[in-house]
Amino acid sequence: MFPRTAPVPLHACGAARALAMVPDRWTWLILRELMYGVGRFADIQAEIGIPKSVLSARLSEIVENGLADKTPYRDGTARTRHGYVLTRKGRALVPVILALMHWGDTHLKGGKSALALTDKRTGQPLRVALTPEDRALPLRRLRIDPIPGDGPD
Amino acid sequence: MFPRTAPVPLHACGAARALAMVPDRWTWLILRELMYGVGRFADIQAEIGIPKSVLSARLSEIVENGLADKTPYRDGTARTRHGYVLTRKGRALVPVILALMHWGDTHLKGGKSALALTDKRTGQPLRVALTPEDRALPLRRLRIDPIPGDGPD
DNA sequence: CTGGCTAGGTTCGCAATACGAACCGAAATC
DNA sequence: GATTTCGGTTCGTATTGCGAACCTAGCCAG
Repeated sequence: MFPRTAPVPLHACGAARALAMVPDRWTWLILRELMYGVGRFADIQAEIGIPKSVLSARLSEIVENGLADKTPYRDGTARTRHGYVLTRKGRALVPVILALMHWGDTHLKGGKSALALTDKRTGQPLRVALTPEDRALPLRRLRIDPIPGDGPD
Repeated sequence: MFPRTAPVPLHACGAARALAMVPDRWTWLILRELMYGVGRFADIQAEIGIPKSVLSARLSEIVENGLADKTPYRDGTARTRHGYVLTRKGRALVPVILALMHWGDTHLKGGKSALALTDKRTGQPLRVALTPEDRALPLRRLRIDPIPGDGPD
């Protein structure tokens, strides 16, 4: 009736290893912010409501794991500051976040999405989904636009 | 340089809400087991090494959240037992797990996948990826086979 | 019917982690 | 040179995780 073991043991499972890099809710939420380009400590903290001490720890892990880089920048005339920017490895997690978002939109929000994903080149609507390998599009084709209709459910 | 806020606030974000259902590593790993049909308490515990007390709590949450059902079964002549089986809502998370697995395989295992995903109907190789909406395939088309080559990296 | 075995938990004491408020330091600004 | 702001660190308390021990229902053997 029930198989007793999985076909892939944990130590050989990419998902299990991935979870070592993104072990908790906060890390996912931070990556969500970085995906949108929100990369300043105080801004991330304000958006997701994480304690500073935890944000500090999580950002260090994220950088250590090579998902983001801490980069200096200067906005206008202000002094040099630091912000966090996704690496290629980190950007490659964006489809996972989008897949999770799609699931949440479909099953927890009555199908209402807050983002429109379209092909930069053709304008076609896109989605992260099961598809033939040769139909997979690279991330650089992805254009993300918010959908104004901001209903609560 | 850095946008100060995300285009979608947390309370309207499907991903953020999804993370309320799958808040931690253990829950993801349990869902991985359920995806493979491993649905017995002791088997899940043995596979992922979770403390019983935590497994018990997580399974209750998973059932409360409608991701799995606790169903009685009888194997051979033994007495009635219980196992956990994904609901439709829970099965809909499978692509998210597969996307995560693909990321882990690509970025943490040198590109070596442990599973082959193919189209049940056509035999084509499949993947969870960014794709035009009209190329998305339903889960029932998915066939999962382990790839024997079980190298450690 | 009685004693033992097993699956699937619950309970408990200890350890680790999260929390939020207070503090800190460097750079610019007043 | 005092003040503000950003990006943290430190601290005491509260929550959660951990693993070992214990519990219970149902079946089976004697």
